[in-house]
Amino acid sequence: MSRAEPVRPTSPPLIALVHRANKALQANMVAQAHRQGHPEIKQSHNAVFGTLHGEGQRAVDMAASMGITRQSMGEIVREMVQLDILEMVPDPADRRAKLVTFSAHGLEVAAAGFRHIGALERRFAEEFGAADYETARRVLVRVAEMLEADDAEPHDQAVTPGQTESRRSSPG
Amino acid sequence: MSRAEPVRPTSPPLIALVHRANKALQANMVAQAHRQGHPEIKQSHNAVFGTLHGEGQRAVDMAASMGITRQSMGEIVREMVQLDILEMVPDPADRRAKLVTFSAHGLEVAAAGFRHIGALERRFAEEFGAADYETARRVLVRVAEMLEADDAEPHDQAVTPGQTESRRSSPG
DNA sequence: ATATATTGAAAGGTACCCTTACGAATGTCA
DNA sequence: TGACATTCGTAAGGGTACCTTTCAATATAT
Repeated sequence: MSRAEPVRPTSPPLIALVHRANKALQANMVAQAHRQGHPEIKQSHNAVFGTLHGEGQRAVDMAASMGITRQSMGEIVREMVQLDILEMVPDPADRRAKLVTFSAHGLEVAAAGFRHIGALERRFAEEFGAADYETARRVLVRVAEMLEADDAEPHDQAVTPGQTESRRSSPG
Repeated sequence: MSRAEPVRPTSPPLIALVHRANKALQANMVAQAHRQGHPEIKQSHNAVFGTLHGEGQRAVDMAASMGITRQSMGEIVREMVQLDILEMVPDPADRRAKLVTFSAHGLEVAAAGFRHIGALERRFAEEFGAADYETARRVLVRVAEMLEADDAEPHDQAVTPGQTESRRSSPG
């Protein structure tokens, strides 16, 4: 009876589903950009497309909004400047800072990307029904929020009463 | 009218939600293993925990089932053998192959991980209701399937009629 | 004025996964 | 039975997407 199989969940765990969907979505976005005549687009560029808008932002703010370091965002931005997707101009209000904006070409790339995203979202809403699709979106957001909160204060989360999973915080 | 802002989706695109949830889930799994006394566990080990079961499997099959190359899976397996989580024995039926199994210690690590996953899944089902949680899971699976199919035959997917997104396949 | 904080940038490291290549064992078919 | 291609694990090297550490320039607080 030693060497018994660990209790494996019967259905694939959420992490597997999310991981696979994430991989597929990332690959799809990059592939679409390539097909539309922008073969220089990489996955990391999504960190910019996902946050840049309006009259120009500083790399440090873009980084914060995407949850990566400002150094990483800075590197991505510099690469995209080389590719004529972004432009950087000195911030008149702060001579340390530079404002990042789309170039004319970058605007086209972004517009194509957003059009693709819009089409995808419509396809999904059609496939699942608007209500179910919205439910899935809500679950994803909430799951991330819950786990990020766990991370911030790592007590004994994910434990329902009666289920023993590493009792640590009993007697203080 | 040039330099107009590209049409940005009003709500965060699905890819952003999935990406964030994936990041949070991966981090949570690794952090939990560390908290439970297994600080050697890395994110990449999930590729093994996600597929290994029963009397032993070959690395090539594990790789296929997780969607990575056999070389990558082989490297992960070898590392986990060093860590006394896995064992490799020659396959009696095929002398090229080796069968991967959990070691005694690895069984404990896996069991703890599965317990954590079980607790997580229960927590989610409770938070969202079983029906909504199941809906979300179904959407994730189907999204991955749809996009993987697109990838396999990259015509003009994700385009609803009337929406222009790179017409390519009109008149041959 | 001077200490401290913030910005972009440079340099180097790490994690994860890939491609290419190869030897050993196997299947296949003339 | 003997070529031949295929499949197994493995080795070696590369690429991508981040990270940490550090720095100079600039800004802000005291």
